[in-house]
Amino acid sequence: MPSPQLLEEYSQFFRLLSEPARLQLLCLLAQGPLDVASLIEATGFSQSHVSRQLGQLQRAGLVSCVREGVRMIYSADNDLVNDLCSLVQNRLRQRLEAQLQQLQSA
Amino acid sequence: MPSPQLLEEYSQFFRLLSEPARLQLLCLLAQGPLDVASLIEATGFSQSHVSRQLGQLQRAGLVSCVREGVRMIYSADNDLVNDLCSLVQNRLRQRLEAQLQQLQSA
DNA sequence: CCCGCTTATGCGTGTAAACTCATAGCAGCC
DNA sequence: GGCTGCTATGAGTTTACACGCATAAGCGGG
Repeated sequence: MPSPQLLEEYSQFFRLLSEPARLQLLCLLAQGPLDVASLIEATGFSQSHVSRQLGQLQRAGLVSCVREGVRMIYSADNDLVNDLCSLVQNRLRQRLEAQLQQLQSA
Repeated sequence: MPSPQLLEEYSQFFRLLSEPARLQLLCLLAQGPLDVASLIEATGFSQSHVSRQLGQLQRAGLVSCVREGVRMIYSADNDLVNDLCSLVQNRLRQRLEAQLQQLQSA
């Protein structure tokens, strides 16, 4: 079993993904770089909120940004999030299939 | 990009792992079935808290339980959590290595 | 049937964090 | 220099949830 400190780090990481807003931002950026204004429009959240979430993601090393004139262009750093989501998706699917079978056999 | 509802489900799932207590319970159970009393002793949390966390994990389909006399034996359902933690671990390692290199090249 | 043991659940509290408003910083343009 | 558009951040509110205490529920033994 992982050490308590490691568990703490893991859970901290998962916490980042536990907020729909942040996860959405990550998924949007996974498709390509975007500036903050575009992310605000795509998500519908307030400007300050989006900026804060991006800050958190950046500190965690999940996104990076570069200035482009007056705009900040954010981009996702790798496809870890996609992999994690795929695993969870499989799990959800398996679970639904199992429920379906139980329903049919009843 | 996943639909908003799907993102909501994903984030809800990650939220389960975002609490060290729950993650610890999952990792303990990943090694083998245990009853609630053992989990209480291993984690140091209150009885009610452990029971509640187990309830959440059970509803999410991550653990299951069977009565054994007066005891409830919980067990982890699969190794999804291990896979997720491995991915995150790799990510953390990569990040630290990158920081190390930056430090050395400076 | 009552009692002890183990687990589940209402209820209250405290804290962490999401979210907003207002304001400050920062780059380009006049 | 001031002005405007884009982003970051301090401050305050509100909501969500972890956590414990007390209590109930379920099972085995007398």
